[in-house]
Amino acid sequence: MRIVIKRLHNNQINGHTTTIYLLSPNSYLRSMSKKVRLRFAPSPTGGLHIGGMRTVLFNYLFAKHNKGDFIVRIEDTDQNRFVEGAEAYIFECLKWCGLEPDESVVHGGKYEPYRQSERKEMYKQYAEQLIVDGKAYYAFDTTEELEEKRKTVPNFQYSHASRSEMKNSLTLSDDETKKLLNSDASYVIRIKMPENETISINDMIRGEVSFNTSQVDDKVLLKADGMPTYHLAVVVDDYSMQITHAFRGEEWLPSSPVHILLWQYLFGLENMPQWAHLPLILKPDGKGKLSKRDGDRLGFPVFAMNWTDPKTNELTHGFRERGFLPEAFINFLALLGWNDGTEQEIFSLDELISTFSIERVHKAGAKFDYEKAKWFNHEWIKKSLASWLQPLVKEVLHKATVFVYDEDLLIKVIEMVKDRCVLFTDFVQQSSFFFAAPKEIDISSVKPKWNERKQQFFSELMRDYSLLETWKHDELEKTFTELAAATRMKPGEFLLPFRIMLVGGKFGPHVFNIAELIGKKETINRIKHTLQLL
RNA sequence: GGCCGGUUCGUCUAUCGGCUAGGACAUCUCCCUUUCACGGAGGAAAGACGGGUUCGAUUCCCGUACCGGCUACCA
Repeated sequence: MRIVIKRLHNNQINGHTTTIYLLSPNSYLRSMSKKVRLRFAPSPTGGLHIGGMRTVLFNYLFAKHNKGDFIVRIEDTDQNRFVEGAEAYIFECLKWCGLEPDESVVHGGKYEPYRQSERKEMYKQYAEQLIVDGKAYYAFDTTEELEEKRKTVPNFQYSHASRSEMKNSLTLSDDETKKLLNSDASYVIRIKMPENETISINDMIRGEVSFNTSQVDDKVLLKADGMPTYHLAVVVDDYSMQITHAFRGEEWLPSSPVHILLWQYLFGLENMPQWAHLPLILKPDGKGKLSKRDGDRLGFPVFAMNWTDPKTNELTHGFRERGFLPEAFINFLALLGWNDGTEQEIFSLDELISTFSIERVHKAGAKFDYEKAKWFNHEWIKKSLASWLQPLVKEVLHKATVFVYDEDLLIKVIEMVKDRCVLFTDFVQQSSFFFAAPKEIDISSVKPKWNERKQQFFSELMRDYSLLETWKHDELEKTFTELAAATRMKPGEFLLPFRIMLVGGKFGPHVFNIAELIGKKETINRIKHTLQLL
């Protein structure tokens, strides 16, 4: 496959070369004929927040829409930031959301290994190749020296402007360099950024974005510990894993000229994936990108699932434990910055796969809106079949120590209460009383207006109910209203106390429906019990 | 500070030169409902600012403002 790289102009301006490279539209089309492969590349430094999850989602949707592969590669090149359990947590989140990778550390694949720490050797070769080609150099400056520089020189950058006064293979003689390399002095390999060239990236979301290479510093490619930095590792791995489209957060845009240059030097621009820089998810209140601290501060989850930092023991809340359905979570995330152009808002994963297109991703960052997230969850609970919800509700009730002894009853209950449940955890309050008499009864909402006549009404009600042969809600209501009519008080005067007796508080579905489901014996028992408290 | 990106109701967004600027969440009013919801009807609410281009700009171009990102041997 050959891809035309258009050299737009290459002229001498003040002695400097200005070159603009742009992939032509044809090359874009041609690259589409390859098998589409996308990768999500998290670093295992902690929990996965919704920004990361959305990046996963968009990667996954684009890959599946194009019948391609979705790969998860672990970017663990910073050994100082490694966090125990983070990697397993990431895969657990993906599993919960139903976004299973085709290839990864746990799924295997023909491009193994999928952990960068295990590919350490290959990066070094490429870094050294760059030195041979004059595109990179060894730098021997110590961390302390660099810190000192930054302190004394305002806005210090290790770049074309300053590299000649630093300690590196460009300023040292070959002999000195060799001597240092052979000694135990530590060194890094830095890219030698060209001067005053224009590099353009054709972003699938933003269109053409240009950078002047003079503004970009000589990024470290290979660290003193022999590990590559992100910059070298992405390029090498995206090439060796045959990645065709690379989606990542917008925060990577400024370093993209480094990546493009590396592609040009190492593997050829014609093999470079198509880039898409996704907009960021912002704090709901003020400024900046959403961080895990905002969740605690504002009272909503920020991670997909609960995450406890093994070092600090600090818990960050997750959507799963808060009572979100993965379908709703995914749906919400997808619509944060993307829409299909119609007014449809509720999408299943399959629908998202078939309608997703990266061009329709909004350019601007989006503020996180927890109210809207809850609305999606509510919609999903409402539209779901009771039988499908059943195991999940059972689990949530079980956690609240409510024992479900009758599966058929549970189905009926779910059908009756699901419209009132925004979060999954709402099922506890809305349905516990079907399975056990309420532990606490809100007497205070009844007591102030309680009187002899009411006392008598409920005694008579127990008598009438016990005589009923059919135990159906309409029958129960009829008996109730007829008895109430005889008292010459409004039926409503008795309705609230009745509800309190059956459910313990001012919530739940229609009272007579509740009475029907819990049965004659239990209904009478609960009336009797509450009467004793009054 | 420098570089890059962004800017439509409070929030998420539609609009790819013709707009009485549409939808959703939230909010408000009413109906349904003697709890709370669901449901139904309606209301209020937006093109940052200034210049161009054009018969006509929310839409295209430039500038300003504001917001955000990056500026590590972190990703």
